[in-house]
Amino acid sequence: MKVKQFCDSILIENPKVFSLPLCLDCGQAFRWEQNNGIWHGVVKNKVLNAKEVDGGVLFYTTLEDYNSIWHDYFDLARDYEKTLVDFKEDEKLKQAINEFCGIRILNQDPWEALCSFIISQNNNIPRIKGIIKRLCETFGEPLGEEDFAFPSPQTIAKLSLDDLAPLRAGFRNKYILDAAQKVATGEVDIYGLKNMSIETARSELIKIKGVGEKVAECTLLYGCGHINAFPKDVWVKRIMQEMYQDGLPKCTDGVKGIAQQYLFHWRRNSKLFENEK
DNA sequence: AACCAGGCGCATA
DNA sequence: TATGCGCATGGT
Repeated sequence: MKVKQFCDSILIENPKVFSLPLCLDCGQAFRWEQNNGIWHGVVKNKVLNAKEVDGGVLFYTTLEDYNSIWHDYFDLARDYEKTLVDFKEDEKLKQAINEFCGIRILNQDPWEALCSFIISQNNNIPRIKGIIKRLCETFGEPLGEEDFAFPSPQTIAKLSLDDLAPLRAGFRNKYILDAAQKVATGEVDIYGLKNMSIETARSELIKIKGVGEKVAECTLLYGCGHINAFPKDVWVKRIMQEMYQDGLPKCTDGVKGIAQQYLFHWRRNSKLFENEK
């Protein structure tokens, strides 16, 4: 991945597998917004503006922040080109990749991923985004302008159900509180999950009320670097039933999370399935 | 106006 | 182990 530094920005030169809209609006992160081609978002206490230009992807940031945050966040050290070549042995994955090449798995903050996917349960994406936006605006640290950090587990842990009511998250409020409390006390070592086996990390996460198999897998995949985690929501279950009755093909071994994201996005957005809505 | 949404906890068998 | 139901809210 070649990088060029300018006075106010960093250019990722002609990446083969990196699309901002696909990465930032494929249902893995909920806080990015696009205006006039500029993608705007907040990660850890840093704001980023980025856009696609002739010659690559431009990040308006310093080399220092690129190296310490954005390179990792966008998973730029991983060779997706090679993985996708392997995936194309499978006819269905090949179609998904041909239509939506450019998705990468984001390395989000584990607490934000946990909290976001607790909110996601039995919910739809537009409403998930709204709840998370209100959560950040109400309880997150202001970062100037219109930006807010994602509120820390310590901050949420001090709140009551009544405090959370304005989020309009419904029955999920009690789950958000339980998660914040278990993380804040250290009962669940959220920042340690990255270095645990995926099995151990799963068993840690499901100690939290409102965290079952699906939310745990999402947290592991999007927040803990466990690239083989495989969340099965209604769309992925649909695909598995329709196309993979005998399980995923061997070419996805070790990186099932990437396969999951391509299949999920394909099944939801491809014209091939539009008659099924 | 129903049906559904990136599910989960709980009761029951 | 395996179903089935209720849950808060609002998008489509």
